[in-house]
Amino acid sequence: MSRTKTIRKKTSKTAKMVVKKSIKKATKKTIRKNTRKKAPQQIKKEPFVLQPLRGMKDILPQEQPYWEQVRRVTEKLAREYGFSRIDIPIMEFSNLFVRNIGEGTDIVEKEMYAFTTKGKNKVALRPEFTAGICRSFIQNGMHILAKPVKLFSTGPVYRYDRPQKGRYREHHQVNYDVFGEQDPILDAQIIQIASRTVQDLGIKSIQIQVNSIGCPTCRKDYRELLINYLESKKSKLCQDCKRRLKTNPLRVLDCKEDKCAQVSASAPQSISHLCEDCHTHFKTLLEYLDELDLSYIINPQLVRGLDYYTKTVFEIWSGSEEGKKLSLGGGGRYDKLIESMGGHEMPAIGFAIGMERIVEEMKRVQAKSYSPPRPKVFLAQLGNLAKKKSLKLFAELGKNGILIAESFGRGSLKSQLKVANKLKVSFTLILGQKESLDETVIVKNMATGVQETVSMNKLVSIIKKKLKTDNVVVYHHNK
RNA sequence: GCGGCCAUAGUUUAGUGGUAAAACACGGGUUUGUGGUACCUGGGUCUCGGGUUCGAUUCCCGGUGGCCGCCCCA
Repeated sequence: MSRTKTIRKKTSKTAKMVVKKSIKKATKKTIRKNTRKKAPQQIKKEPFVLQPLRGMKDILPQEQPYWEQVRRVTEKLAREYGFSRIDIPIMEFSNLFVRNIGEGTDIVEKEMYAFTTKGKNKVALRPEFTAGICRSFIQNGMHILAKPVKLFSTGPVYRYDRPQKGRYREHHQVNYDVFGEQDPILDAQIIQIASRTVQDLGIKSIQIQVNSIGCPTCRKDYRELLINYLESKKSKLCQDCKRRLKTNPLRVLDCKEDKCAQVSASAPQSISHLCEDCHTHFKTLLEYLDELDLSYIINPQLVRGLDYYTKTVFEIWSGSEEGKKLSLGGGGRYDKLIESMGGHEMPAIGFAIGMERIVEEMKRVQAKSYSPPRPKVFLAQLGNLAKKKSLKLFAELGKNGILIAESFGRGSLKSQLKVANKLKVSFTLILGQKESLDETVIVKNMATGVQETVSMNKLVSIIKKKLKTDNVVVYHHNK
């Protein structure tokens, strides 16, 4: 739902209303217009709009259980596979992305969230993690670390695109990268973590798509072959693809237009034109995947939108048939990127998962989420003396590991019990004038309604015991 | 970046060229220190700006945002 509200100072609002009333009384149009023209200038004190920037949204407390679950599962798996966390800035010089993701790519061409700073620097919000991580890798001399170097990150990334469901200008990714190993066993392991991550989050039915786009050498040969083929069918391609033919011919294979799909169906496939090395690499990867019992399909059309990939590329799709098809994550090998950025020769492979899409899918399949423990005890206070003492008591119970809720701002016991009921606590502690003076507290069992008065210094141990033994199944007042 | 649909209370929705309604949610209350139900009661000025009009939430134009398709991607 869209929500737009403009906030002005209260006085301004009143001023506007006064103006409006005077308008009503005015009989001559000219007078009205003059009044109106001046009025906005008086009240127009930089109204701000009560809505997030396009394509950005809040992740509210009620959805946090899903996000928390994603954080926990991904973190656990990352540790299990030996990844260390790295956090990098969300902004970099634009050129880092332009040069390394590729000038011809859509991400750079039209989706960069870029601007110029006060210091006249051209910067961009990161559209993905890998470029920044490689920058950091080189800058901090991580090539001397024992290989493989495994790094993972989570955080927001940005694409200046037209938003739709499952597609935001600000979205979050979990990102894994492995440096220093060219053996295809790493490719298999990365695909394994990727699919385990998704499945451990409760999304059981997934499809893994793999392809190999070769190394710069064989890709060059293949590229020529493909261009020749596409040139011969040029008349059957859509406008965009005619353009792509010059800028990024591989992308033609990805086009969803019917006529282009027909052309690319019989186009030469990159996997049949790999050099010896790339061919073996891909074949070995598939063997590892078979060994892992990971079911996959080879999608010769899968090329991905970033220039730095070599050899293996893959994506993970949810298996669901209905609804819009969106990939949950993807990645690939980029053996030449570090070197091309000025680092040492350093093969690498990585992948990213889109958190919003994962959460969306988790909701759809009603996957498990994680909610933090809720308070089981409510502290109600009555009267000034009790109110003063309640703050200390609250902290005292908290220190002893008893999660406690309150609504100190409320005066009446009735309204406080209402809140306690709504929070479904097991016990309510009632601290009134009398109890404050006697150094006691009333402990009320919310399920039975039974109350007992206990002395303040025994309260902690009594509550602890009750929470443990009673193991309360609460029947609260509601129907 | 292109095309289409949409915007009313916290939420989901009615409705009208003469300043708005329901359900649920929320706050307060139905006398003295006790939860539920019931009953009473409060809150929006109709996304923002401009135009047409005696008068616009309603009609027109523009902005902003959402959704859908394309492009592309997570």
